[in-house]
Amino acid sequence: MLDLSRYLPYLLNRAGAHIASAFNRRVREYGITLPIWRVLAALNHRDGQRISQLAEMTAIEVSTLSRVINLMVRKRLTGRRRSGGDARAVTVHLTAAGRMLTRRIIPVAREYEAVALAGFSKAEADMLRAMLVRLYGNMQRLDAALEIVAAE
Amino acid sequence: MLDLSRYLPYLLNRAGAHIASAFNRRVREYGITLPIWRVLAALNHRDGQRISQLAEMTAIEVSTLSRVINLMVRKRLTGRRRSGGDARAVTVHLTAAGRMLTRRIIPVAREYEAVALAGFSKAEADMLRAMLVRLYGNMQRLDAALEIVAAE
DNA sequence: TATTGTTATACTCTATAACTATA
DNA sequence: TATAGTTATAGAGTATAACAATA
Repeated sequence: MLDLSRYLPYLLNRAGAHIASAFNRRVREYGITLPIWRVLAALNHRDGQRISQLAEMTAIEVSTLSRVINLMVRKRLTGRRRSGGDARAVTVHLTAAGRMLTRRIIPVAREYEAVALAGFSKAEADMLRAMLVRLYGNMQRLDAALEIVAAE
Repeated sequence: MLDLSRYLPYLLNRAGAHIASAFNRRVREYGITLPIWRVLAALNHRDGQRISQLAEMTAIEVSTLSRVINLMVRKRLTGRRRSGGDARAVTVHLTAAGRMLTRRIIPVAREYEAVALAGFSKAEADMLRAMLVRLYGNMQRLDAALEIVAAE
């Protein structure tokens, strides 16, 4: 019928959920939650992103993200600025405190990645990364196709 | 600092969250949610599992799962039975309606897996599955190690 | 008119703990 | 005492839609 032990969405969810909940428990020690860490990591990657870009990167809904950012602003981790080009858009920026906290957590994040990849060769780990990127691209193309159908 | 485009937990979350939310929208057409589908798929794999086993398989918290099962019982998709050996334990079973609904959704689930794996060779897809299983095993070993530390 | 982001609402999930029944 | 599961509660997240400001 459906062999769950070979069903990719199942395997993906199980692995992802376990690493996420383990890391969520860990970042609590730094006074933040996993969604906040995701925003910090996204801004560390590229500062000054717009809400819609951050939502895409962190896989957090725009309306949820807007309130996560509120919380982060109250914690003095980020600030909002009106974007130059489009006055509707807002860009989000790390504060000095936000950058410092991110730097403290990065080594912990690397630890968890190392635990997850224990026993993997470098080539295997790279192949896994590349396949997850391709898989994401496939799902984005599906989203785009469904949007066209919905618009009809 | 931290190269997000090569950071495994990020890639895993992004791919998993996108396929999950796409499939969640789809199963709504069948009057159920993604957590309910996960329980159906787990019971289709092996019927009569205990709550704790289902929680592990579906990555849903036990207390949340207990209420998901309540909902499924009200929808006549599953039933509860007292387990023979241990009278504390409860086993969950698909009803005929639950089995029928699962059978209807399985082809749709396969479709989504096929979309996610578009462009992958069979060997690549199998390698991805195997690596996700290993990754999950690594995280389970971490959980076990942390429990020992917590007990001390 | 369409888009960007914020806010409101109801619902769902999580985390924690209290509770019942059994071991 | 410990374990399996249920229920209660508060805090977050999701989904949807209404809204303000701007394009």
